[in-house]
Amino acid sequence: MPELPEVETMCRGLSRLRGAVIRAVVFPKSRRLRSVVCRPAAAVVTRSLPTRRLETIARRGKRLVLGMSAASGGDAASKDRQLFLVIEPRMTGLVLVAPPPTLEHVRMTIAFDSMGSPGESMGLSFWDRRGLGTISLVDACGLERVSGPDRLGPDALEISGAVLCERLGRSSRAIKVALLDQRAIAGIGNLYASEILFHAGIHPAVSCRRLAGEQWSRLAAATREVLEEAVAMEGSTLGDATYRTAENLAGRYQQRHVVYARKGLPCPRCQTPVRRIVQAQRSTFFCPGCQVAKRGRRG
DNA sequence: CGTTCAACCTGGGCGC
DNA sequence: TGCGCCCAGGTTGAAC
Repeated sequence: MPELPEVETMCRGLSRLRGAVIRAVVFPKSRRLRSVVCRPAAAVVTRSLPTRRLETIARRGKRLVLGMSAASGGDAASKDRQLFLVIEPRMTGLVLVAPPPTLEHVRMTIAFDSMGSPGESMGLSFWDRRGLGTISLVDACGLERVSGPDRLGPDALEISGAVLCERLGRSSRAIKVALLDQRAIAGIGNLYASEILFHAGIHPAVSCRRLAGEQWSRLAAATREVLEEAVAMEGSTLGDATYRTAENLAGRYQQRHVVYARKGLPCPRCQTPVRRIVQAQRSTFFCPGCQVAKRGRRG
């Protein structure tokens, strides 16, 4: 379930590839290949990327964006244009420099010319058990269209209380549901939404409209603190999830989880059993003792 | 404006 | 032991 911390960790794990030149791109032949949503067709990616240099490795929300140099020759349509490979891991996608967990679910591999160290082969693979992940190849205009400010709000790592309030404060939606809206704020998913609301002491079902100014500040602070800590611990690898770092290591932030997937277990702060509710068809976990519904403007 | 549901997928866990 | 069902949740898009 890669959310902001997991994708940020993948992003950092690819840094050794910066500056490398692409030798080949392969989409392994498989009946399952078509489940990779790839715009344009895989053949175009295979043809357009070799000889380009990987110049930038960045994250936008939960997406990884690999910036490729303009081609010196080759395909006329893409010549002299920078291209961006946008990878959305969604539920089970992994971006790896280490060998993938199985060959079966490898959706794409990129081989790079080795830089300086001839013994070492350099490669990147996109592995995705469930095949919900997507790969797109776009130019700078396309990148703004698919991942620009119209599609993704400001990054959750840099959110302020004022911006949160401005973007969500007039909504009647439950705050937990609103936090998952990538057009409002980019990067928060189902797992971190529950954890963030716990740390902010806000009940997940409270309407955005009922949150007071000081609560938006606390929410923004909790968002930054939880996500920064999760990035520092390389994301969350739960028992039922497949997330791994680019080096195929488990994350460690699950050790800090207070409420997520902990229904019935005592809150470490007040010992009240954690509750699970369903909002917008997704599980929400919270502590009924620490996260009080009746607060805000009319306390 | 909002919610609800289906679709895309695999595999772990559970009840029978 | 094994079959069928539910569930996990990121995103899109349609229906209401």
